[in-house]
Amino acid sequence: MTAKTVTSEELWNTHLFSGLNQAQLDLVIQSARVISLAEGEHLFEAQQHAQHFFLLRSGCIKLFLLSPDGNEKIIHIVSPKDTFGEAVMFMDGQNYPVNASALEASEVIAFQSSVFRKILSESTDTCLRLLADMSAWLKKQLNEIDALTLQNATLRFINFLLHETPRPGNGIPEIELPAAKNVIASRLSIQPESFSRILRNLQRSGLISVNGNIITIMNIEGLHEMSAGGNIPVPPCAKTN
Amino acid sequence: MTAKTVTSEELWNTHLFSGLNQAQLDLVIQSARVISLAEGEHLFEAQQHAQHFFLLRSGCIKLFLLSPDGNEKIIHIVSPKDTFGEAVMFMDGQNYPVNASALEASEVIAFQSSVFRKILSESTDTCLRLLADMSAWLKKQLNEIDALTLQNATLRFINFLLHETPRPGNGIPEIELPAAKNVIASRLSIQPESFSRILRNLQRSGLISVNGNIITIMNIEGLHEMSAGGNIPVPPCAKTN
DNA sequence: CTTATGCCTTGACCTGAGTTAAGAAGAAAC
DNA sequence: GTTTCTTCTTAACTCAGGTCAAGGCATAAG
Repeated sequence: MTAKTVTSEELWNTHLFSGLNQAQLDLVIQSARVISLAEGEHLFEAQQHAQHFFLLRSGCIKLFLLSPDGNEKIIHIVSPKDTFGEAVMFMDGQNYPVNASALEASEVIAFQSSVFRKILSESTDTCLRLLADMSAWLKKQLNEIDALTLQNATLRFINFLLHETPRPGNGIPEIELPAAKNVIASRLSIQPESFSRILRNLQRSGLISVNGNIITIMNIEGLHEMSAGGNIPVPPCAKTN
Repeated sequence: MTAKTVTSEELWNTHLFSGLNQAQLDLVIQSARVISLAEGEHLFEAQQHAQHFFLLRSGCIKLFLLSPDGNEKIIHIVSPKDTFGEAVMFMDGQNYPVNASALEASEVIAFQSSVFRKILSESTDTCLRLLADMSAWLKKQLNEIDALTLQNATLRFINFLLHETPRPGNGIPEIELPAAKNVIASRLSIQPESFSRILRNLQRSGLISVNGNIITIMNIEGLHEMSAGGNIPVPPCAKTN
């Protein structure tokens, strides 16, 4: 599955490409290149000229911002089958606005933006697809801003949890954190120490149960209540200080 | 200038429409409707079904989020000639993700999204234009997240100031705040009280001078330094507590 | 086994910015 | 003019969450 060549089927299954005809797909494939990344390796850096966009085939990539003093904020954790960097194609100056590096050994497919841009001007369908794509991104970013400005750290984590919870269906839902805790923390704009405390508090108030990277939802109604109403119940024996 | 009809020229001058032919433009104009808003009046609310997008003809509109407990965060202050709500056309469910209301008496032109979507599928040019548009928005949102997570309140304001500063050219630059101070504060995710303190501190350290809504840049290098390096000079007689 | 390494947790402390409350200073209404 | 709003400022206090420092605990390496 980790071949060095890119197949048509692989791209058909990707939302962004599913409106292309065979000829267009061939062009895309011709311009594609498979890149293997070791854990921690950089794919691209912010302000670098953006000539490619990417499809993650396997592994895990983080997109992040850096402050001048080295502080890092993870914008997005890319999962396999996700594309990223498409939006940059149309930006002024076409520089990546974020950094990308591998959280674990990963394989990405890099596509030439220029080739795809040409195809776009021939395929309204794909154009509209990309518009929908970017629209969704835009909305996600708005939610992020909402979370950052109108919610506290605990609430951000709860919303994250509820978002990750699989079905509202049968049994007690369990969630495996998609990355190391300090990575999740950065994604949520929380310090690792604070994140740890939040987990402890939610556990003490009986809402969740934490076991390594597995979080068990003990009281999903309670979480929903907090998410909606916002009144945070005081943990039974909190305030350790 | 505040006619109840919409003219071709008016739309030609709008980036989003400038790629349309006369027939397409006519369709757009047919679907257009002019709306007058008094100060404080609502244009639309979040979660409302989005059937229109807008062009601000005159006045000033705020786009904002609300938390369950009534806290408000201004996402964007729309200036005349700006379009807004275009991105929503492609969102799942097509609900406005924000609220919009008039900061002062305003006149907006409302366009039927459905009509424009049809035109888009015939005009790749306009499609690409919209893509570029949304790309720019996306980048702006990223900057916003950067600002919120990696910069403190003072830094956010300084970057806002530097962004608003007209030319790096002749004389001492003066900036008139584009809205009341409490509005700017919300735009920057700062409480009015904190904003007031920030203005005082920057004034005390000789970087700016504040006179009502007019801010005079006294030391632009100093501001740039703070923006880049981040080491905030202690104001001469700060720490009033 | 022992040691090293990386990640997570805990506690003590600090601080930026929010909150509350009370004026000040214009602008608008009367 | 005086009164009434509205917006802005100031000060005192509070608190969420960041910072610093010290372990704990697991896996990997020697």
